[in-house]
Amino acid sequence: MPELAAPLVEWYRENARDLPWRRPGFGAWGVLVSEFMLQQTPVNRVIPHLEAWLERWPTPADLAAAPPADAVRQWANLGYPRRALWLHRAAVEIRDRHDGVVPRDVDALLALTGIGDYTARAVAVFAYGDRHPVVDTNTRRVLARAIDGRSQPGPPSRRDLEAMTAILPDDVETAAVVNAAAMELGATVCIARIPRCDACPLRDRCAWRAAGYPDTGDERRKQAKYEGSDRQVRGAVLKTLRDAASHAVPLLEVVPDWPDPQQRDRAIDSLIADGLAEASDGLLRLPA
DNA sequence: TATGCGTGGGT
DNA sequence: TACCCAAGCAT
Repeated sequence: MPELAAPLVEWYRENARDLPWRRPGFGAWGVLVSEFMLQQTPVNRVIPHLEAWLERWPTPADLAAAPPADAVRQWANLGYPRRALWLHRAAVEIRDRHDGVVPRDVDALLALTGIGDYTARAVAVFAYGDRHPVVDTNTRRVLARAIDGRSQPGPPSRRDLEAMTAILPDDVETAAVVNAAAMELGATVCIARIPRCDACPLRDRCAWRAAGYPDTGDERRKQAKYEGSDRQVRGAVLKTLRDAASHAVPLLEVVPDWPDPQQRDRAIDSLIADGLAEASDGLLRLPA
């Protein structure tokens, strides 16, 4: 296997974006919040919301003391609002189980609501500087191309962690940079649609490039159509609740003109089941 | 392992 | 215009 770490590190030193969570002393809580927001939401949309969030809730205990409704409202239009609920639960867990301090141990992080393989290691590495493989969708694409000679990565797998571990240097600080560099390269150069191989530090050792850019197919599942979907109704219902000045909306006034009333009612039920809404006395509201 | 889960910008 | 895509997670 070609040596990938050295060119990645050199490239990252020159080309890393200046992002808020990379500032020295940003703090583990800030990193954790940023990672929650970055789960499936682009960087540029996250930044303003992250800053507002941390200004309002500078510590896990501050968020834990607020009602979940405030978290869901502050989440605004970032998407996947369950993440707001999960982040709030994680804050409560951090307060109750870790004395209000974001844990450093990967297994302790994994035990928090809303934190999986990626986020746990991202916090341990980027907030605390420990040595673990951090693998996100960008890294998986970079490794799939550079090492496996494929155009796109397959579905996420635990093998991804092993593949990243294989290129991680022993030095702790350099290992963190390699993790960040692989993600950054995938986010800005080795992008999904039209990669900018002329700007890639791995171009001379990339298996995919060497093989002539074969289209190996895309094993990832396609996103379901959004128009007319349950997700779209859920989003409309939740937006109504977020925007309600009175913090409660008569059920009859919740997305009243949706073309499929039964679908809308199912969506309301599912939001209640998820803990994102509460119903009483014919009113719907965010969770207190 | 496969599926459901928001929202908006890019092409 | 219709896709495609985005630092995943829980079930």
